[in-house]
Amino acid sequence: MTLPSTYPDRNCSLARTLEVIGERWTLLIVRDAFYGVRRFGDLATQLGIPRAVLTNRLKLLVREGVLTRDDDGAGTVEYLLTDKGTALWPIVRAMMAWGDAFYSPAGAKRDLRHDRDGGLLDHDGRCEECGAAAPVPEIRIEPGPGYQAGNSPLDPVSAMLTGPRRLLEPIAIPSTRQADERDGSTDAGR
Amino acid sequence: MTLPSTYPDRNCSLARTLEVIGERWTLLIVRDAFYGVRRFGDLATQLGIPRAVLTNRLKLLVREGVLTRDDDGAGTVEYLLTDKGTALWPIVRAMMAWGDAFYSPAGAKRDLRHDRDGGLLDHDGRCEECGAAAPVPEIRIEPGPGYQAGNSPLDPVSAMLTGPRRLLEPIAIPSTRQADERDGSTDAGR
DNA sequence: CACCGTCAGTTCAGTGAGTGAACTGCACGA
DNA sequence: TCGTGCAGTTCACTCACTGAACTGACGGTG
Repeated sequence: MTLPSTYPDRNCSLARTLEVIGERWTLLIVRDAFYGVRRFGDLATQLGIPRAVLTNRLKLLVREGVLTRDDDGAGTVEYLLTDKGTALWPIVRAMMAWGDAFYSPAGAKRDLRHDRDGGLLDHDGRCEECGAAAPVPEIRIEPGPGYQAGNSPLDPVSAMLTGPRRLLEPIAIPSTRQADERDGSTDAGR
Repeated sequence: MTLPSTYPDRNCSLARTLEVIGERWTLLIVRDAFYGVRRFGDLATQLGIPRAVLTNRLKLLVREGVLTRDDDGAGTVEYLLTDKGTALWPIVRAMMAWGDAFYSPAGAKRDLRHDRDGGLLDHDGRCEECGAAAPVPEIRIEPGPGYQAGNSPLDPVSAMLTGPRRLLEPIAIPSTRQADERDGSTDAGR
């Protein structure tokens, strides 16, 4: 673990948090986990991350209890966010909001909405319609005004991730094995 | 910049944010800036970070508009958070909250309070007393129930940072030059 | 049963950044 | 002129990331 192995500061929870999610790629892996990406290969191609690094990061995240590793015995493995991992959402949201505010003049690249009533979420994660703090499984993410359509043809996984969809919902690619069984089962997430 | 130079994802503000604050040490530098640490040497000793790395990180943060570099001509330089840098506070707060929740069983290592009325801040940064979202300069930070007193004698800067104090307030060490003039001047921060 | 594709994960040489300690240069003050 | 405190640089060393190729297990197919 190159970066965050040990931040010596014992009395700073920020440093402790960085030891878990502070390395390069780690937070992007977590983001993709929120987006519903669960498989090793999908993460590798999606992020463009060296597979060796991905292996290390996933091991760390599983060891820290951020992800669980489900091996179905048929050679396919699924990495799922635990409650502890889901609790990282405020961090991810805050970082997306900051990037939107200062590096996306046309507006947010992704809008977050309360799936129940379609209300936009403010910076605290509260629904503008019902006023409640939307729990993660009820959040829908979709392209916002600052989204820039790419001209290159998206691979199936990226295409899935681009359209409006709920967080934690597994991506279902028709042509692969995973579309078969686990579809309606994992609905509202953990 | 080893880590965050380029995350290729053009449509993710999270990736863009990580390019700025995703490298090792960077977020700890920002944290110390919130704590009032402003000088190169203080940051170096406080964080235990190699000076060469600190130089690079500060350059990046200044270039990105997170910090400003004030050279008083007398050889002393002050790095101050800009508005853009202050806007990172929700990220820092969220990460401290997550670390407190999962790695500090005795409770938060640092409590955040609204300096006006002493109300504790909840996870959204709202004051329990007045209900308002406390702006950064009005936040007081102090040791919380999970704080572990060290047995080693604290250096002056660490001692300053441990006690209750308002964010952005400059640290004033009596024995050094900085205590002279800029004391009452930079009160409520930027 | 050999063949093929998919999948997770490993191995390996090359490289680039972090690490730690020592050093430079500047501005005071005595 | 000497000593001190400061910001920042230099340098050799090490280690983790990078990228590509490889391994091994599983399942389907003819």
